[in-house]
Amino acid sequence: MSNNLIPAKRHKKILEILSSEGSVRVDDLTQLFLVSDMTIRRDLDILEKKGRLERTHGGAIKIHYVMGESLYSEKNQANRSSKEAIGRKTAQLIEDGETVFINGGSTTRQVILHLAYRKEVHVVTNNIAAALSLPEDSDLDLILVGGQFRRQSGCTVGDFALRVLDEIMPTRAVIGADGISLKSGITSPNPQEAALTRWMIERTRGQIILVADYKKIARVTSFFTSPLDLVDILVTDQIPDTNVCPDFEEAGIKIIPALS
Amino acid sequence: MSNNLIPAKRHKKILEILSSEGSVRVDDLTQLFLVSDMTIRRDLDILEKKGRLERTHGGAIKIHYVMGESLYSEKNQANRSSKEAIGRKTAQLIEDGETVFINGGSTTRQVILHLAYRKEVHVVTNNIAAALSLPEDSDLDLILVGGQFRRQSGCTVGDFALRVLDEIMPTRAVIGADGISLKSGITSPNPQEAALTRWMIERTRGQIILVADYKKIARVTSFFTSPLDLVDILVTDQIPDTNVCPDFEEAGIKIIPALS
DNA sequence: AATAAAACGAACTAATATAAACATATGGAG
DNA sequence: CTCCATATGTTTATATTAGTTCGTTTTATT
Repeated sequence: MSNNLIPAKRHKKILEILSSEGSVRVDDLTQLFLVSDMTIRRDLDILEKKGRLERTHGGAIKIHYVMGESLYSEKNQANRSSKEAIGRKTAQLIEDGETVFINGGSTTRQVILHLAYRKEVHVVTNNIAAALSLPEDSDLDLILVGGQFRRQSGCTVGDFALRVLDEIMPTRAVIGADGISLKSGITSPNPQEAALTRWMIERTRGQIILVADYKKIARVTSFFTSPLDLVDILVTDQIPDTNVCPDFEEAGIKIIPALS
Repeated sequence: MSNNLIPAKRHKKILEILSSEGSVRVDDLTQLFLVSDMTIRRDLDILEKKGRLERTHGGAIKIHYVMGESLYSEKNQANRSSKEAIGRKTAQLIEDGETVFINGGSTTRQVILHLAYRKEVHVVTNNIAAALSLPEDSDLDLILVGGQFRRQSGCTVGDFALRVLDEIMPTRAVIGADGISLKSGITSPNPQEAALTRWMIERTRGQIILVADYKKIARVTSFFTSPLDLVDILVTDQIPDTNVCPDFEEAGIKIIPALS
């Protein structure tokens, strides 16, 4: 057995194959590893006992275990591709060496996800959910803003959060909004999140980049966050109505479409 | 010592191979370094104690930490239920109205999970991974400590983190440790996490509750965190060796078994 | 439903890895 | 120089792992 793998490595490989293929067959594995079928069966039994897979006749299948993230991920299902596109586009706007404020929300989370492998970018955010969804090998320097945790939105809010922000001078801010309107400005469904977002916007010397899908435009939610004239760029998926676009540009906001 | 490499150098090389290959075999290493198999085994055991790899039959595999828990772990299944029991027991010790510091790690995460439905408990923690694994309808008031996010352990560290802690006066602290020893005190595999844990311990007026499964006892990892005499209670799964127990109690530490 | 082929699990054996105890060498510190 | 701690090698009993055989169960096919 000197030319073979140690059991642990074999187990690891089996799990890798399983995670990409969805299932494995005993037969295939005996040929891959050049070991007997009993060895593979024993391997699969061990992994099943650990809850890493589910044994079937002839092989095993991937186990689908849902984390306690269901609420957040359900919410994320909607508009996922729009948000993904907005996230990608916005991430491209950020240059190496920048320090950016990013607030909570599922759209900004996509921005953070697309910054995962940028070594020279510093992100300061209260978007806790985004932190945990980064890939393991992410290079991003991520500074989390502390504070009271709101499970509903996956971000922190409150006094403690604000304090840290005073000491950071970001080059830009990426702000996700729940409602955007020329008259009412940026609005949020939660007063505390509104307060933190406002704080971020006020402390940013550089550009304010607003990210929102078209459904958020011309919409007003409960809590005022900031007037629109502080915003420089709006990254969105599709330009909604004919006449909204010139209105925004009159207000000094450059609209960048993410789908093109 | 007629051989070329000093142990430290060998250890470094082993870790290099491990990080590129994902696993190492005792056999290969004996041939590479021209030392006996026992030497290699001892090397691997040392590195395992430091948390740099996981020992397996025939060699060792790389630890791949995801949110404080090793993903491909060969041994951890047993520990899961231990941690769960420790978490449950510790949560029972916390009374309504308390404000507790809790540090990072998968054991303390279990404590937080068991506090999920306690309306009158305030938890201040850098354990980001725990925040998102709370159930949606959790009643717990959870204040997250900001700072630089460490993906490997799922917690925050650094200067920003420390600042917030100064303003909170907790009634108790629940501290997870990676190594506990009468001589060396509490030790951690990461210097920054050690610093934050120390800060928490020093700022706590009330009891310090240490949580750790028996494997952590009489074990020393790389970075000193705190002496043991600040600790009041140790919650663990099983009392390890015959004579450790009286030693701890002489040191003024009450041992509470979680499995009973 | 009957049957053949494949997959399975238990039991046994052989090979290999491991831990513990003991022995030896090396290089300072006193 | 001796003594001590560290590092390594050796021996041996034990534990783990892998291959084989064989009777049984499951699956697929007619």
